[in-house]
Amino acid sequence: MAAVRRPTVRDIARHAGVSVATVSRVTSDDPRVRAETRARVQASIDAHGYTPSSLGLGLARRRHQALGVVLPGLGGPYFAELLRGVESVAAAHDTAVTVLGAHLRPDVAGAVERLARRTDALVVQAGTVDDAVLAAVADEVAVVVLAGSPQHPTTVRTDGESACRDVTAHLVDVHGHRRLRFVGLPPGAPEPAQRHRGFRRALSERGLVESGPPLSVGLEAVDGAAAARDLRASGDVPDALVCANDEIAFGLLATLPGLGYDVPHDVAIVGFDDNALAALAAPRLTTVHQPTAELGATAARLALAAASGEEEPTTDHVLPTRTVVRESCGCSPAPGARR
Amino acid sequence: MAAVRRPTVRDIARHAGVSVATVSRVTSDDPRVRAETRARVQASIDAHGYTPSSLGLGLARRRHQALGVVLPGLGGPYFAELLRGVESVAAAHDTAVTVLGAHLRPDVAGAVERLARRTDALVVQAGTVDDAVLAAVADEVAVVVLAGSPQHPTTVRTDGESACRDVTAHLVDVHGHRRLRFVGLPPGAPEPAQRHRGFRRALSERGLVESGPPLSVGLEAVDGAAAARDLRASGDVPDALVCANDEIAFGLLATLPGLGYDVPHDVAIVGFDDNALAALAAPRLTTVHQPTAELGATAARLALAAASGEEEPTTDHVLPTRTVVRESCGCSPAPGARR
DNA sequence: GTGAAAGCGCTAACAA
DNA sequence: TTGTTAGCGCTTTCAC
Repeated sequence: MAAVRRPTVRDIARHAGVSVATVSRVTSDDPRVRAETRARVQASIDAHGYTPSSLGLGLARRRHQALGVVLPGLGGPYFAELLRGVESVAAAHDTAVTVLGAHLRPDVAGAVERLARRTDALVVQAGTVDDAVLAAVADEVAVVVLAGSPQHPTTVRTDGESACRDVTAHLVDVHGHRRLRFVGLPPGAPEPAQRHRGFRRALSERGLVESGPPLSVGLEAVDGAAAARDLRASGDVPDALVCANDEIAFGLLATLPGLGYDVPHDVAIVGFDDNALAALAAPRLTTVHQPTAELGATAARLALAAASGEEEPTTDHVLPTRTVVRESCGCSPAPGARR
Repeated sequence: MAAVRRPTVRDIARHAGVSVATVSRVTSDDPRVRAETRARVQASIDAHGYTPSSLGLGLARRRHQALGVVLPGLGGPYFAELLRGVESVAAAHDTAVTVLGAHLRPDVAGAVERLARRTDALVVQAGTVDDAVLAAVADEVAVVVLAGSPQHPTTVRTDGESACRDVTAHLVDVHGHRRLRFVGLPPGAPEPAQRHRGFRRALSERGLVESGPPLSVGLEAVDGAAAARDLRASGDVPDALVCANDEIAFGLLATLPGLGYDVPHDVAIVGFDDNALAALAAPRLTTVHQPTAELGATAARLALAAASGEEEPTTDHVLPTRTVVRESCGCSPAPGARR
C-alpha cells in the first residue's frame, strides 16, 4: 500500500524548472514544446516515475477513459467470448473495461446508473436492464445494446430468427423430423425468444406446429440436463430438440444417453452459438455459428465512437451467422472431419 | 449522449439555498444536518436528478471506488466463477470491477500499471504478470494474488498439491492403476505446476513414476481433445489420466470414445475444479472440488480491506478442497446418484 | 515555446 | 447546525 505520496505535475514542474502547463504538454504529447525542454521534463518524469492521475486527468478532460459492460451473468462461454471482443477494442483505445453482472445484483437499475457515471459508454446486453433505465442513462453516456430490438437507438446483433429457422428447416427437410420441440426460453431474454420465433416459423412454413411447449427456462448445461429428465419422465421424447444455445445442448447430450436415448438416432439435437466445445462433443454438435467476439468488438467500437462525439445516426448492426452441420442432427460425418 | 450539462453540487446548493458543504453532507449521509435542511436539499437533488460526479468525489477523497481484476483470459467457467465471487463482494462495497485479460494484451505490464492507477486494489491471478511489475504496483494499490506463492504478500489459494496428490492416490490405491500421466502444464502457470507436483508425489510415495511427460500445454477442452489424439497416435494409452482442470478432462471425455477408448474401462480420467459440467459429463467426472467463487470473494474482501487502510499483516489464505468421486475414475455410481 | 491562472466537481478543516 | 475556503491533480485558455 501507498507509503510514499505519488508525484504530481507540480513536483515534476518544480524539479524540471518549468511550469505545470509544460509538464502537461509533455505528458499529452503536445507538439508545442521545444525538444530540449521536453527532454528535461521527460527526464524528471522518468526519475520520479511520474504518471498522471487518472482522476485529475478525467476531471479536467471530463472523460473517464472507461467502458462499462452490462451482461446478465459473467459466466458461460458466450459472455466470456463477448467480453474478449470488447476488451480487445477497449485495449486499443487505452480504455478500461468495467463489468457488471446484472443477474447477480439486487438493484440492477441503481448499479447501472452508477456504472454510467464512471464510464464514457455502455455496452448492454438486451434484457438485463429496463428500457426506462437505459433511456435515462442514455443522455449521460453513449449506449449500445447487444441483441437489442428496434426501440433501442444503437444495436448490434445477429438475426437469430432466420438462423434458427434455417437449422430447424434442416431438421425437417433433410432428416424428415416432424415432432420437434424447443429448449430454453427464459422470460425477458430477447435472444432465445427470437430463436424460438424462427423455430416456429420454420415449422409453420411446413404445415407443422411445435409438439409441445418449450422445455426448460434456463440457458445453462444443467438446464439441458433437467430438460432431458423431464422429457424421460413425460415418456414423450420428440424426434428433435432445438436448443436456444449450445450449453443447453451439452446438458442434453450428456444426459440423454444415460437415460437410454441415443443421439442422434433416438432424438436429434441442434444448438446455437457454435462455442468451442461444439466440435468436441460426442456426437459433434450441429449448431448456428455466431461471431461472438465480433459482436462484442463491434459494440465496443460503436460505443467508444459515440462517446467521442462521433454522434452517428441510430443504427442497427446485424452480423452474419452460418449453420454448421455436424452429426448431432443425424448427418454423417463430413468426409475429412476429424474425430 | 449528454446534451444537457449535469448538475453539480453548486447548482443544488444554490437552488436549495444552502452551501455546497451542506449538499455534500447530505449526499454522504453526514448526520450533522438538520432534518428540515436535509429534506430541502434532498428535494433539490431529486428535482435535478443530481448525483455526485465520481471523478470529483474520487479526487477529493483520493479513492477510486474500483477494484481491478487481472486474469489470464476472461474465458472459461473457472474465471467466470471467480469473477462472480469478486463481483458479489464488490457490489456489497459499492465498488466497480474493472477487468483485464492479461493474455489478450500485448503489453501486460503497462496495462496493469494503468489499471493500478485507476483502482484502489488489485486481485491478480498468479502467473499473469511479472512479480517485478506486481511489486512496483504494490505501493500504489493493495494487491492480492490468487494462487500465489510465498513470495507474494497476500495470497488466496487452495492447496492444489495435496488435493492432486489425493485424487492420484485414489486412482492407484483404489483402482490399482500403475501407468498414469498428467495432462495440461502450461509454462508460467503456477497452479497446474502445483497439481503436477502433487501428482508426482502420490506416485513416488507408492514407488511409481509418471509413465511419460505431461501431455498438452493448454488448459482448455480443445487441448484435452488434442491430447487424446496424440495419445492414440503414440499408441500408448496409460491406465489413467490426471488433468490439470476439468475442461481438459471434458476434451478427453469427448474425444477418446470416438478413438475407440472407453472411459473409464480403457482409461480412467480425473479432473480438477468440479465445475458445473463435471456432474453432467458421461461418465460423470471424478474431480477435486474447489470453492471457486469463494476464492474470488475472499480475494476481493482482502483487497478492499487492505485498500481502506486495514493494513493487515502479510497473509496466505488457503481454502479447503475436497475430492469428488464419480464414475470417470472407474468407481460405480454411488447409490442414489442421479444420472 | 512557455507561464499564470482559472477552472473541472467534490470534500474536509476550520470558523462561526 | 451551517458556511467559507482550501485544496485534490490535471488541462487549457490567454498572455507574453
